[in-house]
Amino acid sequence: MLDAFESLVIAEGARAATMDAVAGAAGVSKGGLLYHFASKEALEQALLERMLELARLDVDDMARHPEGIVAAFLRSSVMDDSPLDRALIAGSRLAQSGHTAAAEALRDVRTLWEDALRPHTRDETGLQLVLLVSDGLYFNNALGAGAVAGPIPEGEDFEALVDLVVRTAC
Amino acid sequence: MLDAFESLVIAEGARAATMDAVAGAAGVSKGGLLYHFASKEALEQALLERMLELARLDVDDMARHPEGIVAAFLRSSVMDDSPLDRALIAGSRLAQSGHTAAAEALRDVRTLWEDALRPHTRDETGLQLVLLVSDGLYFNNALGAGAVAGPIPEGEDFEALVDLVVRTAC
DNA sequence: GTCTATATACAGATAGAC
DNA sequence: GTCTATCTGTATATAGAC
Repeated sequence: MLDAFESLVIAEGARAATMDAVAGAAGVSKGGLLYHFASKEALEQALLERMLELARLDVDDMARHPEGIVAAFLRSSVMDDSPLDRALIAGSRLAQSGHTAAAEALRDVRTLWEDALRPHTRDETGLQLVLLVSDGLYFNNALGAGAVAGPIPEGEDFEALVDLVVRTAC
Repeated sequence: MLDAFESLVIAEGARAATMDAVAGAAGVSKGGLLYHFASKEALEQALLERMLELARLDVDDMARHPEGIVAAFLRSSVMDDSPLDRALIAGSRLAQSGHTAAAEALRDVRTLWEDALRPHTRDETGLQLVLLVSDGLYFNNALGAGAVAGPIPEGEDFEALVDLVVRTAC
């Protein structure tokens, strides 16, 4: 059910992810859905909690690869449909629909990244550069998910970009 | 009325910007609002058209300052409450609420910038770096508008970032 | 042009059968 | 636990007075 909600938010926006639509996508009735999630807010909160949990696991994982952590972080910023990527896209959709809790959760995730990357960048300016490029990649992915293909560099163009950022910031 | 709609979308999200709320904020009744904008979609479309027009004017203006155009572009990416900034924030909010037309309009704006900046960057990779940092700045501003203060560098930290990007990309 | 009143539709949530 | 049926609030849009 949570997955159905997330998929709907990603594919059609928070507006279209009604309880009815979520229930339909999950193959249950509205009543069945509301038995597990007492309200729509509970559903949203569950999504945000899972997002934070996945982000924590991801950061722990990154910390185990101290070499190339910045490059790995940037590569993970371009959506590859991983559970964390999907949760982040859905979370940012909710945030931009007016959900304060979602905006706060995203800030928490960003702080996790910030602290994990800081030891591996040259200085604070370099750290901000890395984070902002990552934000830009996510933003474009979030816009493009349901609509047109994103204008983000791919393949060797993308590798050149990662290289440039790493050389500049680390 | 259009300004009231834009302000509501920025301050409380697309969800809260109902026809009733817009009418109230603009100091008219719902009927009065619907006399000028026949439907909510018409209101949204008007906002997107104004956004594109402001963006075109902004790019024309940038073209007249060929020295430091990249730095000027980055500085303009951090929200200073200009009409264009406000339109872009509102537009991206609509886009993330599921409005395909809004997402497409934002892509058009990005293409305008891309073409204007290309002659002033070292290569395509540098161009993408500049655009992505700008996207990251906008994204964070868009998230923070109604909620917590953004973690974006300010003052001399921000100038150092602009400097770094310009030195790297131009 | 702007208002009030109202029609229509749909969202979230509840109640109770099975 | 899952269903159907229903309640309540609210959003968009229309009708018609002024």
